[in-house]
Amino acid sequence: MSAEPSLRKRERTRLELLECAKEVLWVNGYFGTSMDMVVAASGLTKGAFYYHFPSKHALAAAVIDEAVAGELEQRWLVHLREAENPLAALIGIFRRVCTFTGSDLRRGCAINNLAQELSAVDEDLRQRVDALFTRWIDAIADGFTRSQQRGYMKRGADVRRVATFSIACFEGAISLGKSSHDPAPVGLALGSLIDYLEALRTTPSQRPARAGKEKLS
Amino acid sequence: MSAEPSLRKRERTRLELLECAKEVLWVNGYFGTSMDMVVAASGLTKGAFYYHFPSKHALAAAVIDEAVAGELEQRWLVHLREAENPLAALIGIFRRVCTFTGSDLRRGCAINNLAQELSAVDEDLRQRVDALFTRWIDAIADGFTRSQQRGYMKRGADVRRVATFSIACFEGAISLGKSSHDPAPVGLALGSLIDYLEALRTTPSQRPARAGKEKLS
Amino acid sequence: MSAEPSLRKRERTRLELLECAKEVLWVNGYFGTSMDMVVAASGLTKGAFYYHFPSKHALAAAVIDEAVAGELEQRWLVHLREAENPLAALIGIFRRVCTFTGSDLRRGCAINNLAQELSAVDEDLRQRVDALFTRWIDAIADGFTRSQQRGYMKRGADVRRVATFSIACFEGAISLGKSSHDPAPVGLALGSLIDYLEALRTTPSQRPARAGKEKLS
Amino acid sequence: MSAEPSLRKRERTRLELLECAKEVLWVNGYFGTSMDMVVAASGLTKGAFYYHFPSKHALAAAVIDEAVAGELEQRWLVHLREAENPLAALIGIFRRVCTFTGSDLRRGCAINNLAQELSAVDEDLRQRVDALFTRWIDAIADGFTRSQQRGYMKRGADVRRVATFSIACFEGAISLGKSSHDPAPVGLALGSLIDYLEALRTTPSQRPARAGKEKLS
DNA sequence: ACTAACGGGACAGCCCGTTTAT
DNA sequence: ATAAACGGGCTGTCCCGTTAGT
Repeated sequence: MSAEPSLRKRERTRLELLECAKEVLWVNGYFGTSMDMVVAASGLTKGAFYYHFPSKHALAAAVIDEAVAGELEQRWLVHLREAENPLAALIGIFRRVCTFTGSDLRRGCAINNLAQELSAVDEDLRQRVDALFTRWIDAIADGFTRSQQRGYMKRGADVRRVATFSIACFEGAISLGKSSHDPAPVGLALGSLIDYLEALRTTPSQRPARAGKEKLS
Repeated sequence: MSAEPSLRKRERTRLELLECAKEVLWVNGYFGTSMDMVVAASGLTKGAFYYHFPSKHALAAAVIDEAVAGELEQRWLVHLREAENPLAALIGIFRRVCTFTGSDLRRGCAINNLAQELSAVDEDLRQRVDALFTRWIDAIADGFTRSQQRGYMKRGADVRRVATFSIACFEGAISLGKSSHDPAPVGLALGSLIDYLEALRTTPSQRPARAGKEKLS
Repeated sequence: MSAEPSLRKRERTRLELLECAKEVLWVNGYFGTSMDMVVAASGLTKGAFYYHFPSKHALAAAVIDEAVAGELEQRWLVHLREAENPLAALIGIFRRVCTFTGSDLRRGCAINNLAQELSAVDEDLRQRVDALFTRWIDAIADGFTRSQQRGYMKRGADVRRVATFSIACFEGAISLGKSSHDPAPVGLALGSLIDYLEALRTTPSQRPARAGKEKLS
Repeated sequence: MSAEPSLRKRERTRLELLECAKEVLWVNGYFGTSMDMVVAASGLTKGAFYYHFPSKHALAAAVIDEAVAGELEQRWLVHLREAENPLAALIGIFRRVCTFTGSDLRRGCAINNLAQELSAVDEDLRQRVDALFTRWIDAIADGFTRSQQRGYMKRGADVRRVATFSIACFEGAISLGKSSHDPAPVGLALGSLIDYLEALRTTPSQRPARAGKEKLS
């Protein structure tokens, strides 16, 4: 019907289900979420659900691999990939997180929530969540490398190490915010992290001339 | 039989139960743990369990307030309190965590596990967990202040900020380790943190002469 | 298959469940009845049961409002409503109860059983049971009024008072029968009640001529 | 210590327990009462309880045979036995019940409560409760006989029949009061019963002269 | 592709009664 | 005689998943 050939109803329902499930799982966790909650949130029925997903486990796997991965892509990876200076882009994202209010923080980070709950309990889901962490850290490390190549970042730093450090601090900061219902610790921890990362940037005078322009600084 | 006549059987059983429950909850989380699991782990029966605790919720509250708080005290707070140079003591603890193997990391941090799972779901338990985070950060900040007063730490740093930053990095690092079943990211993240903290120490020549000697360096 | 396409399977199962539950509750009472007993009696499973009723309380409410009210309607109210002389109809019903054997009496009166057990314990269910008593007494009082208007019953009597008196005696008589497993006290008590009610009837010579004829005398 | 040689502590505790149990059973019924409720009401512990009674069943049996029977004796049988005119005494009791408020009626009649709940479910307890009913009706019938012998009651009436009728009406009236939380139906039903019984009394002129004087009239 | 209805097992908590130790 | 602690089974409810019927 539409230009994009309607994506087939089937796929639309599946994605709808996935999105609802992501929201519910994000807040309540895997064991704290019942299939009835997912089904009720989607407005469909159980039969419809089990037509699209064979089990709760499979749903969680799809949520991780598709919905959560999608958010990771949208909120982090695209910006890192497309930025002239990924280091600056990363700092920009952290700065924006510092402005979150208590209610934004209450749900925490979907990836970390699932990681904490499932890692020791379900090997398959653990690996899927871990793959997201890896992709995330890789994207940051790659971004750092590009920033270095373009002269925006000091050469000395071990990009993988700084990337891991950044994600660790970020996740820990979000954890503290979620636990305290208070943005203050997030600001303190991320503030320190931002200072740390700022110290890795080059001053304009240290940068060689370049054709393109950085987008986020 | 003993001098103190069995030191109240009641208390012994309760503590036994608490310890078992802590272990099971640590690994499986709150919703992933059934009372039957706790009871089986303790070797007692349900009747006995519910004689000591009125509900699963109350058990979790007691585990947080007593068992987990006890571990926090033993593994962190005592060392920070008794050290001549708490900053050095903290670095020492982080260094030791860097030597953990994958299997040590698999359970993650009990405080963070519970915080992640319960914060959005149970307000009472969230507050109890948050109190532990607060106590932890306070103890580190207080330690930093003492290190500064004794000349072991540079004066400029905002102790509360650095303490929050340290816990955030630590928790995030443990999360990555738990999720990846691999000590490598822990080493990377904590290594960076240790570097950061080392930069806050004074060199011997900067320190005024003192009577006592630092214990952990 | 049928004209009305299975008249909603749902309603059929629900009514089946309701009927079974009424039987079990009648004999064993609310607290003496377990959900397993109801489920076993119905031949269904717990999952099926809780699809139709959200709780034991809701089941009891539905049993009172639907199944027990249905029996009341069938055994009493229709006869009172449709009789040319409701006073005579009532006496007829009491006469038939006098012929019950011990085993008929063993279960007692469903309304009274539930009233006795639940009144002091569950306000919601108490009100539902009480509504049945009210409907019952009202129907008898209305019948008496019609009997008076048609000349079958003496004018002096306070219809509401006699109706309440009749139900009280009836319930008490059934209680004695249930407790003693013996129809004798039922015969004695209801016999006296019947005598009392007979004394309220008019003799044919006292009655004005009427078009219709009384159905139950 | 006291004149009555303290009745042995053992017996006192047992009676205390019995009295508490009667109160709790009266309101909550047999299945609605847990041993913990009884124990809590008595202020003792489970161990103490099970020293005096081997089982819940045995407790209920003792409550019926002793505590409830005691109340029956005190509130009814003594008055019937000692009255010059037992018929008048009975009417007096019914008159007093008519003045009860809603809250007095809420618990209903202990004998009837237990009879309704247990008759179909526990043969042993049913027989014990039934024995109370029998004793009660017998006492009234005997009283009627004495009233007749002394000229206070018309000779024609079948005393056993009237006694059964009276108890049935009384129990039914109390049931209605309990179920409705309203004294009105009790007043209506018992009022009719009182009228009925009054009609069985002799007028002074019908009475032969006698030596003694009637106590309750 | 989706709904209504159902199956059966698991879970938290309660309950009756026992044991151990005074 | 009484208290503290415990054993084990049962109850009401929920939950994951399946099936019959469009």
